[in-house]
Amino acid sequence: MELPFPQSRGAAAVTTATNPRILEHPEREDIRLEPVLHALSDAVRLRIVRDMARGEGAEFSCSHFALPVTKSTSTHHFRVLRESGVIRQLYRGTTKLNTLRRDDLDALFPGLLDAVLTAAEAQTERLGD
Amino acid sequence: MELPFPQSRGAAAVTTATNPRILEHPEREDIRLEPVLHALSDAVRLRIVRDMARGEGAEFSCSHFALPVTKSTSTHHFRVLRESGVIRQLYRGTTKLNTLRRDDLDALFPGLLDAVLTAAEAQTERLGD
DNA sequence: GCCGTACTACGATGAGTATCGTACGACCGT
DNA sequence: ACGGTCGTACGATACTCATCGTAGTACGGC
Repeated sequence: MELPFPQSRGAAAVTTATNPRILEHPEREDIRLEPVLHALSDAVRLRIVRDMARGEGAEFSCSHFALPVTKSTSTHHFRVLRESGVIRQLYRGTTKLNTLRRDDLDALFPGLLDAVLTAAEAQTERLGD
Repeated sequence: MELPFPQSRGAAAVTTATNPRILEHPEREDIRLEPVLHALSDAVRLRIVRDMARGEGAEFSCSHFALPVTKSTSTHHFRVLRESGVIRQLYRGTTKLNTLRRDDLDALFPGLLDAVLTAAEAQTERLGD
């Protein structure tokens, strides 16, 4: 049987429209500050970003993060992060790899990500969180 | 007739509970990152904060800001900013004066406010907003 | 005492969102 | 081909929120 969405069959110009396993991301120039701040204003998502930042450029599967929510909810949060431009996601086989878009964020909003990460760490220090 | 909430009658220990014209603010140590980011993630509120930052410590009445929303909505946004700890508000007669809590924010989250403001300016440059 | 100004309180509304459970799809082993 | 793992889709739910309009309160000035 032929698969409807062959991931490695070399089809030309594969996009989300033709293949749902290719995930849509905003281009760097389309990333906006407000959605980024909104994405970071949720405790679960902030934690994901912090964990990812600690791994400096590494790729993490969604299930790598031990989150206090179900898988459906987790999917939701990762989508918010991706659509706002904070992270990049791509499928590798059955797992989805996540990376921080640090280069894009730093280029657009210099110092912002670091300030947020530092603030988050400081708050954890301060309040135990 | 006696006023129920005399603002300048020197009553001792006047709080929000006794006088609604005394506005409640979070103490510096109670300010949390997530609500601050959430407060800043709205376009109208971000604009208020930017305008206020330009005035370096000055006090602005609510009506000073020409916002694209009604007065009720404006009240709502100022309250979100105050309750998250981003601004300080106090009554002076019939008007309400607003100031950025820059000292508190800088102490808790060094570089964050500046990064957000810079990012907002850059985005306006970039997209015309 | 009366009026105008500044802001609030309250209720409504429509949109968004954080959460879950269940059912399903894609992929990799074997 | 089969089963397991990883993640999605969809529907439901309850909550939050941005917005408005109307009615009202506090204060300053006349």
